[in-house]
Amino acid sequence: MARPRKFDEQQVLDTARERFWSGGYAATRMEDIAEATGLGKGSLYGAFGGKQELFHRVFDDYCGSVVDAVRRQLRGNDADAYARLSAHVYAVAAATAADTAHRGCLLAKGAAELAEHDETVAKRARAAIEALQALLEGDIAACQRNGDIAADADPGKLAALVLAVLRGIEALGKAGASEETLTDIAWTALAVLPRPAH
Amino acid sequence: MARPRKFDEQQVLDTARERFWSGGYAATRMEDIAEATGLGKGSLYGAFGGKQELFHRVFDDYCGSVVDAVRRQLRGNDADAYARLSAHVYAVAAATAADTAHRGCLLAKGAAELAEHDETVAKRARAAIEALQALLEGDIAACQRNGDIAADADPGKLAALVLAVLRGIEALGKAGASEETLTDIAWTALAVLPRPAH
DNA sequence: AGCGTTATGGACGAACCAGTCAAGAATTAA
DNA sequence: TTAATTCTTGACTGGTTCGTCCATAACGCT
Repeated sequence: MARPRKFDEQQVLDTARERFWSGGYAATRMEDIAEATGLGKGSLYGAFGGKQELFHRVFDDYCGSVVDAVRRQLRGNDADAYARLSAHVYAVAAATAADTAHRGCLLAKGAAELAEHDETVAKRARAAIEALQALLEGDIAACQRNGDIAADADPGKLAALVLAVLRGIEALGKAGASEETLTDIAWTALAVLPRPAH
Repeated sequence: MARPRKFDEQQVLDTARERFWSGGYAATRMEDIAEATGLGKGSLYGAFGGKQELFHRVFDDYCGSVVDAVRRQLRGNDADAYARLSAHVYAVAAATAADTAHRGCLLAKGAAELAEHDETVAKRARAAIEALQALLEGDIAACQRNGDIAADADPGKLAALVLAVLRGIEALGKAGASEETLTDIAWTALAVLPRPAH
């Protein structure tokens, strides 16, 4: 009944994510995104409303995909829970070190730039962080059931600590820490987790 | 021999720091700073060159003051080294929780926004991080000499871990974590540091 | 006091950018 | 084929912002 869209919405969101991620919110121009996607500005505004709304979509999308990725990495049976946790911590360190552009994580970058003045971004970031902590807590509890982590430790508190270490690894990576430093942090963090009294 | 300045340079830098800290680099206008300091734009440009140079001055200043503050907090004899470390970690958690505006740390915020595209900022951030790690390492080594931390642990690696936790606390605070969560992280981080075999 | 030098402050210029709009294009229903 | 509807394109607008310029002010030296 009407002219169909020529572009794929998700693809535009992905391209916009790249731009916002590289340049930050304020420094990215709508025209950059229009050029990068091949769309005219009218289509962009017609489909997404405006710069702020587009960023909200991108940010929401990104947070969801990060949480989903971690959920996949940490899902499994109790026997492998510690291996999954360990692999995840090392993976974050490796990914951060591999990010030579030091873009860090859009979740952190977006929150740093906008959370103070944009309640929507702040809420979404908070929700994502809470989801990540819950995932870590679930895996740590599984480690405890399997005897890999001391049963008398509070899994919630350990999860919060691990989450802080992971976010810290990203922050240090953005500040230019070496890959060796980052993997050392990952190794040390895993090493200090309380083991069951053998 | 010539007309003297009517303003105090350091005071202008402090005011500019406030502005950049609240709004970020891109979102802060030179005119904001001019109004906030009472200076005309001509004086501002005459004294500091331009927006980027002004930010570099502010950022350099801020990094220096952060490192100095930590240096003061961690300086002392071996007997109190653990108390100082503990107080420092709790202080960061408390300060982050008290920062209800979620501005976080200008070091992190500036690095997040600009490090990727501004080598000067990236270098300064790296230097500050390294200085912080060295300070922590010195204090942890003192703890070891005093028997508060296991002597066989690598003080450099523990320092890197603590630094990651501290940066992580700030990142989580910016994302909206509660004061309880942050102090829990501080407590847990101190609790998992390896103690000497009694 | 007169002069050279530097600071001041606000008006101005030029570029930039978010968002709008109107004319035309593509599609389906009838 | 025609009408109705939605999409596309890119020029345009209005506001904003960095940085400059210049007439004037304040100071020290001679």
